[in-house]
Amino acid sequence: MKPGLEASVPDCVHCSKRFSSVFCRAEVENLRVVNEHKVCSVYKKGQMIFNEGNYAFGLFCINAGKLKISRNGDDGREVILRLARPGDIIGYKALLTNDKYSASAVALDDCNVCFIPKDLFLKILKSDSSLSIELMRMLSAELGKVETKLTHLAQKPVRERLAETLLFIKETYGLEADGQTINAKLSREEIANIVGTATESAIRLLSEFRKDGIIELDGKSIRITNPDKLVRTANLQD
Amino acid sequence: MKPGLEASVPDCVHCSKRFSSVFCRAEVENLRVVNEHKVCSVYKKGQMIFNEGNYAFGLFCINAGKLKISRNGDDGREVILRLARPGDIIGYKALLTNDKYSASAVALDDCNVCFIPKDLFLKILKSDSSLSIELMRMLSAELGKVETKLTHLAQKPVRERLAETLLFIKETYGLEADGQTINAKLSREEIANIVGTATESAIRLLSEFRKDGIIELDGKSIRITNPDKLVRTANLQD
DNA sequence: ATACAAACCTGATAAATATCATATTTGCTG
DNA sequence: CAGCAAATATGATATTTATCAGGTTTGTAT
Repeated sequence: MKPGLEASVPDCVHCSKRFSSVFCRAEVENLRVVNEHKVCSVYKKGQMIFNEGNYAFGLFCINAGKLKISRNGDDGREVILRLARPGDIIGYKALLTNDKYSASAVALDDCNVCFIPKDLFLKILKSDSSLSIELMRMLSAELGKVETKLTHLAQKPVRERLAETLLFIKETYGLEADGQTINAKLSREEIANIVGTATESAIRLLSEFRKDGIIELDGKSIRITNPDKLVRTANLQD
Repeated sequence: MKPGLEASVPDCVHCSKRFSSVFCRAEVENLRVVNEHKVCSVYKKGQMIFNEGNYAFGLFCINAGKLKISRNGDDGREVILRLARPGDIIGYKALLTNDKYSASAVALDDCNVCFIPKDLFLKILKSDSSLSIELMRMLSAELGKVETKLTHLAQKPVRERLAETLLFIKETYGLEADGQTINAKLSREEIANIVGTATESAIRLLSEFRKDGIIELDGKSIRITNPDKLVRTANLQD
């Protein structure tokens, strides 16, 4: 695990992401302690924050940037389990179960990530019931999302899952100033690895979506020109 | 939600599943309070403990029996997300997120299930950090399992997933006295709904496993006659 | 015991998707 | 800006898996 350069970020109490993070209800005194002991780093696009199989020494909290949490399947092919954004914490699972990381975290663009040492975080967690409850809420929500993904992977065709994935990326990272372009640059392979399909299938279906007037493609930029049709294509019931 | 008959079960402090449950480190005083307020019921095979879409009024803790947690996909086909056994709690996700149930729980055989009212459980959870930490650990472990399932569903062929599923059912419910027969009676359709495949495919592959000398089939009984070969067929790396 | 529905099984076929092969384009690096 | 590797694109084909159709068995209620 090669840490990036040190970064200057506002202290935790005044962090712009505080109230949209798992720390939203944590005691202020605890945030002050976290602030004193946290170490923030810059990770360049493509850099690894933590790696599948390594031990967890602490919790990461994203201050800026986008990153993916992914796992390598037995045959070496990647599955992207989660996309994370500022305010999100990552690496909590290995921390809580005391296992090695079961997935890796890689920066999708330049990131500021704060590191909170394991012992400190666990100590605070034990004493701060508001933080605990919030973390449980987050874990439960996360579990719900993965279960929904599992259900769709088991039952829905690739076409619907790709449409759903585009909506998911849009929900996670939002749109650019034009109000149409998804604010994230992912390779076709990465998109395929979220959908759970072959790269060629993802490429082919994106072309179809383009021909159907649902999206426009320009390199890695995806403009959603017909959002309603995209939602209908995703065929979401729940 | 139609509750079953009232059941007589030992009190929580002396419950045989106490130390293999999420309550293993909970304060004894809290267990006493839970015990006073819990309501235990008998559910017959096939009965529903809670139903997708309903509100959660409390937590269920399994005292005896087996049950499945499943979700209905958009087309009505079932996906089995989890198999639960004595000592397990169910319905915690909806309780913590304040959402409706996103899945249903159905008894696979006759069950004793204890009900702990929502407010009581949440109150205890806030005050008992050992219980909180243990619940977070459980949620994290559950999340890890679902992520592994997701990875395999995305990347492994049905044959391998079926073999893995048989091993999973064995791990969950153990073997009968003969040391070979899986101690659970699931329909072929239910097995298929764990694997994430069509019922016919599951049936066909079970027949193949039988021809290959891996298992013997007798109605819903499955005897694992060649465990090593089953493990190899599952092709598990992690 | 008989009747009947549900579950199970098997074969034939169709559909979905992956894989392979091969251009073409893009983005980078010297 | 030339050269090159990586990413993207698309067609052809193979493979996997689902679906459909028709049997057989099993379990259960009368």
